[in-house]
Amino acid sequence: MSQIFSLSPSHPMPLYAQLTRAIRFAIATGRLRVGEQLPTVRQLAVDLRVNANTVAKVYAELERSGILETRRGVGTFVSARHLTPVHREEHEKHLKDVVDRFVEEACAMGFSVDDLLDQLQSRRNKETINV
Amino acid sequence: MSQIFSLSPSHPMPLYAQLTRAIRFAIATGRLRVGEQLPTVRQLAVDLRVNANTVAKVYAELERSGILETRRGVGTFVSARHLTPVHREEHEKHLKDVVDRFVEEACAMGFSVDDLLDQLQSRRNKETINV
DNA sequence: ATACTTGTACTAGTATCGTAGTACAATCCG
DNA sequence: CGGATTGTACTACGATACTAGTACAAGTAT
Repeated sequence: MSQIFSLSPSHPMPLYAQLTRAIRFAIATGRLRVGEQLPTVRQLAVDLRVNANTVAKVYAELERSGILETRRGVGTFVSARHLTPVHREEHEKHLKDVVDRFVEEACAMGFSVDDLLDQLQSRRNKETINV
Repeated sequence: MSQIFSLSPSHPMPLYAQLTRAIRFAIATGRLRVGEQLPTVRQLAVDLRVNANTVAKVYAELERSGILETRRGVGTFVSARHLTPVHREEHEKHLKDVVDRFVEEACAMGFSVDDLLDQLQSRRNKETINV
């Protein structure tokens, strides 16, 4: 029940962002499965020692992103939408955007796309991400 | 003399960040060469319609990064340090850091390193960055 | 030496962001 | 219907970030 996620208030990354990432990651790695219910806004808020609104904002944002579904009086659940083709398409677009920003930033630092590729390649061998 | 850089005050990216990126990029692409003098703090400030302090902060930061050198009463110049082995090493480390953040972010979105590689590969063919 | 040009330090104001507090609305369950 | 549980809307406070203003210090050149 407890210890689902963990936040670091001292970390420069804002709480809502930490939580968002944690939830996304939990879903991506299968620790939260489709249809599964997340803790209630208030419950998670006390667990994380955070205001309920902060949790609510995260849930709302993730619902807009289509990976959560919330029903008043019932709770918040992992949606199945993130497996549908349309969502896959959006997801691909997000990937493009992220890569865009990444490439731009790296080029501004004087790195070429090849440099990035090299770095990623060497990383690919070490960390095997299990999805 | 003028039209060296251009900033967008309306853009969400803060002015100092835009300028930093622009200078780094100009150096990386060779539009600013080693030893070349940059506009004075005040001159660039009026050109960009920005406070002199904003420019000064950028110059100072870039000096800490070792890619600029400033001499009081004289001006600010492109340093040669960014070609030395030690700086190359730091630069490599920065690349690692950037890639780290990138991979982390992407994984939190449920992408694998391979997805990133694919995207980058397809990009590599389109944009040829000339260094 | 003195005037001028350069970068720098300190301060302050403004906007934005992140979080919390409080009150409200929808749904469920008895 | 009525109480309990859920998510939501609105407001406000605190902190941080960004930029500007002003005064200062270090160097150059005449």
